[in-house]
Amino acid sequence: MLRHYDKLGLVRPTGRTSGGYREYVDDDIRRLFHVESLRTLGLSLDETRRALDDPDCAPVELVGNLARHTRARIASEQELLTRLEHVDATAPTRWDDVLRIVHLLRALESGSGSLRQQALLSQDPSTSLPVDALVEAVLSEDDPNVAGALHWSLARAGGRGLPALAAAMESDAAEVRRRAVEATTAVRTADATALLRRALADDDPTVRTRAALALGDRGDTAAVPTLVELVVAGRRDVEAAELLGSLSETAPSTCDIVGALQDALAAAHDAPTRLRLTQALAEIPGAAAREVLTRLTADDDRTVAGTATAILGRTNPGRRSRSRVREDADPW
Amino acid sequence: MLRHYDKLGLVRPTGRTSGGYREYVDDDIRRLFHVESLRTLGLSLDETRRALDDPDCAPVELVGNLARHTRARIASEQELLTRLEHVDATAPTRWDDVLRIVHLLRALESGSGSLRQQALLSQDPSTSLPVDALVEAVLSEDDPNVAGALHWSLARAGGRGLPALAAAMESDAAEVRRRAVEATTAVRTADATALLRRALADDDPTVRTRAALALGDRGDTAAVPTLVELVVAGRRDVEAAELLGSLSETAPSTCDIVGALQDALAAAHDAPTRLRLTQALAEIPGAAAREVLTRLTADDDRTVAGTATAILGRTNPGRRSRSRVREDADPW
DNA sequence: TTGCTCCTCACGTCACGTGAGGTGGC
DNA sequence: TTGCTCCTCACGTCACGTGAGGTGGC
Repeated sequence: MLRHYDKLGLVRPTGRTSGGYREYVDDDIRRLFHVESLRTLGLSLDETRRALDDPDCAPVELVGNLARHTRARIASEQELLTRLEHVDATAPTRWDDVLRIVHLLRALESGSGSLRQQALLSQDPSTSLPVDALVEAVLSEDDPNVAGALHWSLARAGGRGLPALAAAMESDAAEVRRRAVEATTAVRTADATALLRRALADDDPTVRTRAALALGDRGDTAAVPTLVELVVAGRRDVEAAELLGSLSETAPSTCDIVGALQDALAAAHDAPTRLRLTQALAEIPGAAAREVLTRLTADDDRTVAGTATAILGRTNPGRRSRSRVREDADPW
Repeated sequence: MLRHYDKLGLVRPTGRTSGGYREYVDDDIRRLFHVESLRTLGLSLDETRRALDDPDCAPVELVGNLARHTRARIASEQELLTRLEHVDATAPTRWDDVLRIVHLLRALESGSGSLRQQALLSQDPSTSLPVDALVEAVLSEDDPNVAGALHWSLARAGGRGLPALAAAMESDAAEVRRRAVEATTAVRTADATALLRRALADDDPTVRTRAALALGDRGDTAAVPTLVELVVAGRRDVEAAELLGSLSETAPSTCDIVGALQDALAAAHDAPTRLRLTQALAEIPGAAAREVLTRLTADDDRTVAGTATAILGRTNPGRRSRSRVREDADPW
């Protein structure tokens, strides 16, 4: 290094011994330390020489430029690290696997929705997927088709994406939590169900709605209070009522759905809400629901009373309503 | 690049045209893309060639190593960026200034306390200081002498360190807040006083104590409730009482200190606390304090009554007590 | 005499970029 | 004929590191 600096003329020893050895005096050492100091700021040898020798060379812009370049380098190194960690997470055994993963990651970063989607759908089912990258992608995916492909891929990966989805469920941004809960509904594991249950307590009504509908679909009675809330609020109430109906078929003893609807009826004072709750009772099989409906035929609200009467007059109301819901195109 | 890869044997075109042009067939292009993919992971050309050509070359350890090195590079680039920002913040006009700042920054990072201290004390008073670096240093400085030198330097920089100190006052770590409040006491500006006032509401008693004593010293009556609290708690109570005394001398009308002590006496039920409050009253000049003391001569607690009697018998109790406190070595 | 440090000269590293001088196809 | 792209060969970049072969002082 000393020889190099000497050759460049950056730090020259003032003298030489009789044997030809370089002899550095105090001023040379000082200059050497100055060079080392500036080098810790990332200056090149040439910039260092100009800084020390050229009185016109001002530090402000050079230091500013160095900072800008360093920030840019950090950003790209950070991207590189994320890529490496995503690849590493799939524990590839051959470079072929690495190439497939890199191709997928690059496609996911691309601006073209069809490219993103195509890369996802063309994945070999036997290769393991970079689930954290998929979760990251699904949390910022605007294109519903690509989001669908991501859900499918995450479902294929089983529960391996759930830790990242659970973390996303703690996000401050409601949109992120919504996308997380939607992705979670695609995963059919007990852990996914547990995560959906936690989402029932979310502040955002959309998050709660999606969690409740997904849990209801899994026959999970933990969804019942939120499903009743949906009927009350008139949000996705037909589907919610339908799910309450099948829940009381599959788990009749564990939870009193008729009781919950009755409580909601007692608490509701506006006519449309009471009508929705009455219609929901039509979905519930068994004597308990019919009993409540019978009482409702004498309700003060004539629409409610009339609806209750009509429901009781039908032979098999549940099956009819359910098939109607199933015919809806894209219920989301 | 194509010529380079050709020469290295990394990507060779299958054929040549009659004119000698390189002719890449589909497989060559594919290989080129594979090379590009692996290069986005940070592999060197040589590693890329081995990965694509050597079936024994396993990806796991290479990818792991790349990730480790990338993390190390990010860390050192981050350090570099911090240094650059500290230098940039001082807006140096000449490289001499830059060298001085870098010398100071390197000394502050050194493990030797005396080196840190010496670098601080030898700073030319005319050069501007990297205040954020000083604040960063003071928040993690264990050596009280170095901390003192840092306080002195921050005081010299006026209020420029206050934004960083204010941020540190929001830290979760009580020790950081303590160091921040201590550094703030060295700064004699209105902004520093405002920051100390906010520290009066801190959860940590030490933070409150230091803020209150510093504010009292500045004649700020906002400190009164906390100073009374200190007397009640028996923590730094002699100094607190002394400051209450001088506050009632300098700002007698703005705040009723005697009233505050009286309220504390009414609320306190244990003997030592009532005694400390009685002694504090000795520091307060004027008829109001003497009146309360006169009433206390008939107190149920005989020690309190005796002390009140003794205080009233003295000619100039305030001055005596104050000079005693001033004789303490290192009141902190 | 034996290690030891220093010397010079020259080449290697890494992934290209950049001329100089020349050529093939429109 | 005129641009244009491509070709090869060779050198430069950046901050040193690494031998090879030699030498001075203990």
